[in-house]
Amino acid sequence: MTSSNKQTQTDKLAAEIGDAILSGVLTPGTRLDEHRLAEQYAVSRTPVREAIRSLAATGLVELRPRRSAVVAEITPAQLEIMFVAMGELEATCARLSAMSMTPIERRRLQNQHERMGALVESDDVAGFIEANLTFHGLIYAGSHNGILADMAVGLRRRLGPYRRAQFRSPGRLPRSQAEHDRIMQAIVSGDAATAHAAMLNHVSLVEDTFIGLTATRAA
Amino acid sequence: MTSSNKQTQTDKLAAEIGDAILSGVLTPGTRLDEHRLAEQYAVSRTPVREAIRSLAATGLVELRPRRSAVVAEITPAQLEIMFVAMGELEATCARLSAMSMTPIERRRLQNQHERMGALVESDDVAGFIEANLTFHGLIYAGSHNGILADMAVGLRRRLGPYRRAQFRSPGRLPRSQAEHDRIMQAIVSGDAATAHAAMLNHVSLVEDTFIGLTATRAA
DNA sequence: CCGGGCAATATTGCATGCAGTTTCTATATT
DNA sequence: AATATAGAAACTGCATGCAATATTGCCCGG
Repeated sequence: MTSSNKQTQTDKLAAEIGDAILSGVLTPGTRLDEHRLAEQYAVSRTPVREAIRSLAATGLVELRPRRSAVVAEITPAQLEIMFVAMGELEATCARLSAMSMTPIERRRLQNQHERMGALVESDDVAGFIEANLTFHGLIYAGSHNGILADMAVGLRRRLGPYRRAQFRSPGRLPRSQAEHDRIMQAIVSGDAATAHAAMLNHVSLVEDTFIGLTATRAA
Repeated sequence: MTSSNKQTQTDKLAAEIGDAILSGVLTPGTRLDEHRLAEQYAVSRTPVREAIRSLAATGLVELRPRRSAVVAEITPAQLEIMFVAMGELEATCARLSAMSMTPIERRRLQNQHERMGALVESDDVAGFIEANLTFHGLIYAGSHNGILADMAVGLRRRLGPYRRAQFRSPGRLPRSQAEHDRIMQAIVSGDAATAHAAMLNHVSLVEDTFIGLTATRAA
């Protein structure tokens, strides 16, 4: 009883096509030909159509009646807006976390932060990146608000391809760790306003990195 | 060339079924039988299926593989979370508005607020409710962030059925107007932190009204 | 009288086919 | 040579049909 057999073809297709878009296999502007996709995944057009419609709801593809669906284009302006939105959502989650995390959750966040300190010492970039996801994930969860957390997770996922290089610049790891320290301290001590401000500051700096990235890509 | 003919059946169905859910015609827990819906709207099952999948992505219906889709249940806990999320989004939009509204937008917000003052004087509840939507809409738009604005609009739409009675309690109109005044002043003067706090306070009070409402419904 | 198992029914998931529209191409005209 | 136009090919939107799975009702045993 494989787990992949439990969900429908449509769901599997939506996941696969979505991953293909997020991983860059399907680039923005690419037409999603139903026939071609059906043939490619060895199914009929029906589940392909339904999968495309699901993806359209998430904003990954654009649906134009009577014309082919296309992979959604992201303009630099749109990217900017998405980064701002994500920053605000992260900050909001940090604020709520400061107010409503349980003692266990606060402890867990603190532990995670300390663990990341060791990764900074050993300059383990890959390990830090993964631990960083966990750190931010703990804050999403700590908000105790699934809706805001889902929004943040969705945006982070969507922005993933544009954030790849963010920890490669020298000195970024210790700086991130210092910013995390402020955030973590504020959350653990229940200081909502500081948690909000510190997180906003943190993600704004990340955003700066992204702007450099897009400039590179646009050149 | 009727405008209704331009969009596909699927889109029309998604809109109609969505409205049916939001307006309470289809109550939470109702099974969405594809045959029945197809017959009811005089189309085949295919567009119905696609419409349901669209609605599932918006959270209006819950999709369970191999079982009927059902209108999503909203538990009181879920409602609470949605109201909190919406409050945070509103407050964030107010914050961003204070930072990035154009002079014209600030002026427009001020005008709208003053217009609402007259409605309070004449105790025009219906007029105030509509103007209130515009007021908040101006703040969404003023954030200059379509993503956050869309999230806020979507949540407001979703919560609509649970907010109906909020302005009926005596003295609510003048109180709302006073709260709006603080928000408007902060935004116009560019005081982001105060705008955030004032909006959060404002919507929290609205939430209080909602809690009374659910208590009534639950009894 | 009540609960479990089995058959009948109903319903979903997917494939396929057809009609209408869009898009591409090639030809003709300026 | 460039553009407009007509025809053809391709693609989407929708309907229908079939197989697989869930649900319901019924019968039997305890």
